[in-house]
Amino acid sequence: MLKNASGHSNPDEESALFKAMAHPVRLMILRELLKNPRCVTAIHEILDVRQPNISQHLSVLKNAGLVASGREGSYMCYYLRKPGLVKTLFEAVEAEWPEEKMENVRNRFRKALEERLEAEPIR
Amino acid sequence: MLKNASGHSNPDEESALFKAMAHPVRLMILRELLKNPRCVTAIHEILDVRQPNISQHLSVLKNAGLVASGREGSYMCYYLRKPGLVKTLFEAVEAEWPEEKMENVRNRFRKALEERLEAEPIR
DNA sequence: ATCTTGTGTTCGAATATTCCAATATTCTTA
DNA sequence: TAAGAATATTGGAATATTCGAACACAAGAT
Repeated sequence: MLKNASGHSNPDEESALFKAMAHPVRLMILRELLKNPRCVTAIHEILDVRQPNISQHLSVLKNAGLVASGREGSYMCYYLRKPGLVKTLFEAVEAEWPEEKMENVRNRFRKALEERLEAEPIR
Repeated sequence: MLKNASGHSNPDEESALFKAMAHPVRLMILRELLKNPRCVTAIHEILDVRQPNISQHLSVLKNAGLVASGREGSYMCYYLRKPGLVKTLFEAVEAEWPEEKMENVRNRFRKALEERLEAEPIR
């Protein structure tokens, strides 16, 4: 998942996922779905966003593989396909992270730079 | 951090972070910086992307608070401000996540729907 | 079959993003 | 201080995203 055939990370697929999360309304939808599966109208009323717009955002989330839906009576039930992923991403973003300082980076930078200059291929 | 004054999650700030990660080149830059702090030219050569474009993407990452930079001799040293955050996000995205099935969601949906219909305020 | 409610789609305008070419700017070194 | 290397900025074209309005479609109730 999110790796290409050769087992390496895939910037295109991954950026597609982040792009799907790159909108406040979509984040609010995902947060809501983290609590409960919801129908379009419920989301519409909870978020104070027009219904067609909610549908559009849900469509983006669905194309990104973040949500799925199934009809439930007269409602469309939207839910997270991978709640664990979404939960983890939110928690990561909410957490406090230690800040890296320039002083701590300096030596690693110089070393990496030297290595790169030695390795310098043709030029 | 990434919470507003009232301590709640902040969709606008959070989506800004995801937006910064919503581009394959920026993801590649972040992955590179996860290994080592780098100067612009090094990134430029490693990624085969034109230098002004690299600068532009770095600027986006900097505005999002994901990277910082400091001059080191004649080079600009770019590094991750919160390596832990970036690492965690990549790991989350690369991991295998259990898929939620419609059957598992159905009952929760119905219950949530009933609650919502009862709570129905004015209308 | 019609009406109502819930949902999805389409079109177009406004805005934002992305990238390149060209040009600036900033250091370092001669 | 002039040259050169490293990096940043700007302007503009191409493309993508966003959102509302209007409309289309689907299912259940009457």
